[in-house]
Amino acid sequence: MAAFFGPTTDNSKKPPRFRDDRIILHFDLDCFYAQVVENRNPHLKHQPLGIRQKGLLATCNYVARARGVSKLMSLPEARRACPELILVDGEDLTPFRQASKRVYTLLRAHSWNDRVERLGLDEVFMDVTDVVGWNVGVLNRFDLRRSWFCLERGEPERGFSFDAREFAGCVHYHGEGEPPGDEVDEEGVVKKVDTLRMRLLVASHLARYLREKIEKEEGYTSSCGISTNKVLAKLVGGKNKPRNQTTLLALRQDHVLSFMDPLPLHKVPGIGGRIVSVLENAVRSHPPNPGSASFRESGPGPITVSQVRTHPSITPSSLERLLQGTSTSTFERGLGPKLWALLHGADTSEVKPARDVPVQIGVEDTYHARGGLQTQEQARRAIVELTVSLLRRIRGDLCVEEPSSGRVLSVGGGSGSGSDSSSGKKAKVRWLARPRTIRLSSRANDSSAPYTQRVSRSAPLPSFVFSTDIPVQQMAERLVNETLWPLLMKILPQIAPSEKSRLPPHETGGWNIGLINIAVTNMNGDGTTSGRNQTIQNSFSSWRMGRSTGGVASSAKEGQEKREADTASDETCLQAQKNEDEIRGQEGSKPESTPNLGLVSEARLEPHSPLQRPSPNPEKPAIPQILGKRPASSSSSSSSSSSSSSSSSSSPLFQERLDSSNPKPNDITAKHDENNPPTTMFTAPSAHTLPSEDTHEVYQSWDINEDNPADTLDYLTENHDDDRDEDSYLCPLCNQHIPFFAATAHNRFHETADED
DNA sequence: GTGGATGAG
DNA sequence: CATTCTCATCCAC
Repeated sequence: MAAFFGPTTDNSKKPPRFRDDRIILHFDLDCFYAQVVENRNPHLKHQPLGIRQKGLLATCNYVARARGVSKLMSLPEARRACPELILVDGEDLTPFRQASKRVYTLLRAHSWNDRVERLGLDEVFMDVTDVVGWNVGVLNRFDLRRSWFCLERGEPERGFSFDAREFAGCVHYHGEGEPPGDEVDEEGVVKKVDTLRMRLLVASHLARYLREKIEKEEGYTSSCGISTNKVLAKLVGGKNKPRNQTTLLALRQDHVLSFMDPLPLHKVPGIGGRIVSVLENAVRSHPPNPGSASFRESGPGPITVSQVRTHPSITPSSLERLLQGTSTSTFERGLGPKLWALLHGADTSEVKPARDVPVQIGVEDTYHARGGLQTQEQARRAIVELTVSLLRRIRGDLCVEEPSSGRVLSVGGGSGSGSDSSSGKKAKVRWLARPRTIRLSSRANDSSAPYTQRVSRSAPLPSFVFSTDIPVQQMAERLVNETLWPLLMKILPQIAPSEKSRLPPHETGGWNIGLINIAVTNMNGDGTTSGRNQTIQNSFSSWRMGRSTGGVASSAKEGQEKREADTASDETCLQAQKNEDEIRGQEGSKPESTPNLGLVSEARLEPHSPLQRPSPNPEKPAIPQILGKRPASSSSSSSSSSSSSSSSSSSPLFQERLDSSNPKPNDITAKHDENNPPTTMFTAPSAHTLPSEDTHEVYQSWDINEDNPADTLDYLTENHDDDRDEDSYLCPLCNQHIPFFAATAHNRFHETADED
C-alpha cells in the first residue's frame, strides 16, 4: 500500500518487520550417506569412511574428517590425507532415498499441520508453531521442572516429561548481557514469562525428543536448529554440528542482526555464487564512506552480511536493479526485497506442506573415462541403461498396487529385477501421478568449458510407459527408439564442438558427451482421485492419522522390528552386499561367516552402536550443556564470547516416559561433550554488532518492540485456581478449551477442516 | 508449456 | 572454481 502513496519504499533502508509468530525446526542428518552405509555395515562405524561418486568424495564420516578428509575432496587427495580411508560407492542413491524417507515419515507423523518439508535427502524443516503453542499453553507453571509435553491433542497421556526451566541442547544468544530467564520464585512458580523465549524453550525439548527418536528408531544422529523462520533455523542449526542442537535465542530484531551480521554472505541460504559476485562487485566498486560500519573490514576475507546490509548503496530497490540486470519494471515484489529481508534474517517463506508426488523424477550419469561417449553405440547403451533405471524409479515412486482386498500397498521400489511377470497374480495398479513430458539433458565433455551448461529438449511422454505388462528392458528400448534418440539428435549439434559435429554423426564423429540426464516432469493427477486440493486433504488426513493410527506411538522396539523388516527386502540386501564388495579394507576385517543379511539388526548388537547406551564413555555423567540461564557466579564482564556448561544446581530430571529403558536420556548431548567441548554460546555482543554511530539511523527507524506488552504475559500467582479462563477460551466450534497460544493454530485447523 | 539459470544438498 | 546426482523455483520465450 505504500506504493500508492509515493516513493516511500524506493530508497529507504527500512528493515523488514521482525516476525516471531512461527516456530521452525530444521533437522540435518549428520553426514547422511556415511551414516546409511554405517548402519548397514556397523563395523565401519569407527573407521574412516568415505562415500564416493565417480572421482570424488560425496561425503565422509567424522572419523575420516578427524584425519583431514573433507567433503567433495577428489579421491587422490582424500587418499593422500588418509591412506586407510575406506571407500564405498554411492552413485546409486536408492538406499539413501529409502533411509531418507523413513526419517521423513517419522517426523511427519509428529506434525499437527503437515508442514514438513524436505530439503535434499538429509534435511527437514518442520513448522511446529501449533504443537509448541499448545504446550506452552498447558505448561505447568507451578512447577516447571515437571512439565509435560503433549504430542497429541486429545491424548494427553501421549508425550514426555521435561524440565521447562532449561533449554534442551545449546543456546545461541546474541543479545546484551545475560540471556533472559523467566522470573521464578523460590518454589519454581513462574511469575512472568517471555512467551517467545518460552516457545523456543519448549520447541527445543520437542527437537531433542524427535532427535532421540530418530536415533533410537532409525539409527541416525542429527543436528537441529530451532528458531522463528526457516533461514534462521537452518543457520543456527549449523552452529553445533554433529549430534547436537542449537536454539537461536533472539527475542528482538537487533539480536537477529547480531547473529546475521558476521556471517559470510554466501552462507545465507538462498544467496549463491551469482548473487555474491554481483553484490561483492557493487559494494567494492562503490566504496562506502570512510569510517562507515561496512567499511571497517573490507579485507581479504569473504564478504559479510553486514558489509552489504550497511552499505549506503544497498537498498531493496537497488538490489532489485542489480540482480535483474536488464530492466524489468520498477515493480517491487521481486528478488530485491526478498534479499533485503534475508540480510536482516527475515524470511517469510512457509514450510511447505508435504507433497504427495515429486515435481520431477530424473536420473543421470557422467561419462568421463576416455573422453566421454564418443560413438552412437556408446551413447545408445548409456541412454538405454539410464532409461531402465528411470522406468524403475517411476514405477517405484508413482505407482501403488491395490490387491482386490482394498488395502493399498506400496510397490517395492526399483531394482528388484522388475519382472512382475514372475508372480502369476494380476495386481491392480494405480498411478499416483502420470508425468506427461520427458526431457533429455546433456553436457559436452569439454574440459575447457568453465560453464556447467546443459542443454535439454523435451517431448511428450508416451503413455505405454504406464503399462505394467511390458518388461522394463523392452519398454526402455522402445522409449529410446521412439522418443529419446530423436531428442538426442536435436541436442547433439549444440554440445559437440562445431568443427567435428557437423559431420554426419554416422561414424565416430566428434561425439563428446560428458553427461546425460533423463527426467520426467509435468506430473498430473490420476483419474481416480482428482489431483486438486491435495494440500487440504493431505493436511487433514495426516492429522487424523497421527492420532488414530498410532503412527506416533511406536515404541523403540517396534521401530527396530520395522527396520529389520525393511532391511530384509531383497533389494536392500543386494545393495548392502554390493557396498560390502566395494570396500577395500583389510582382508581381516571382513565379517566372514555372518552372511550379513541382517545388517541393521547386527548393528544393535555392536558395542559401538549408538543405539546401545551408554556411549563409549559410560562413566562420564550426562552433563546438559544447555542452559537457560547463566550461572550467577560467572564473571559479568565477559568481553569475549564465553562458553559455559553447567546444569542448574538441581538434577536434570528429564524423564523419558515412553522409553524407560533408556538409562540416560541426556546422552545425546553427553556424548557430544566428549568430542567437542561444550559450546553453549553466550556470545557477548561485540562492539561492531551494537548500534554504532554509523548504523544508528538504521536502528532509529525500527520498531524494535522492546517490552512490547504483547510479548510478555504476567502470570499472577494468586488467581491461578481458575486460570483456565485467563489463558484459554472455549472454542465455539468444537467446544474445547483452547490455550491462548494455540488459538491461531486451532483456528487454522478449523479453517482447513471446513473447506471440505 | 519449454529451456536455461540459479541455488539447494 | 567445479567436480556427483540429483531436485525445486524462477523467468524469458
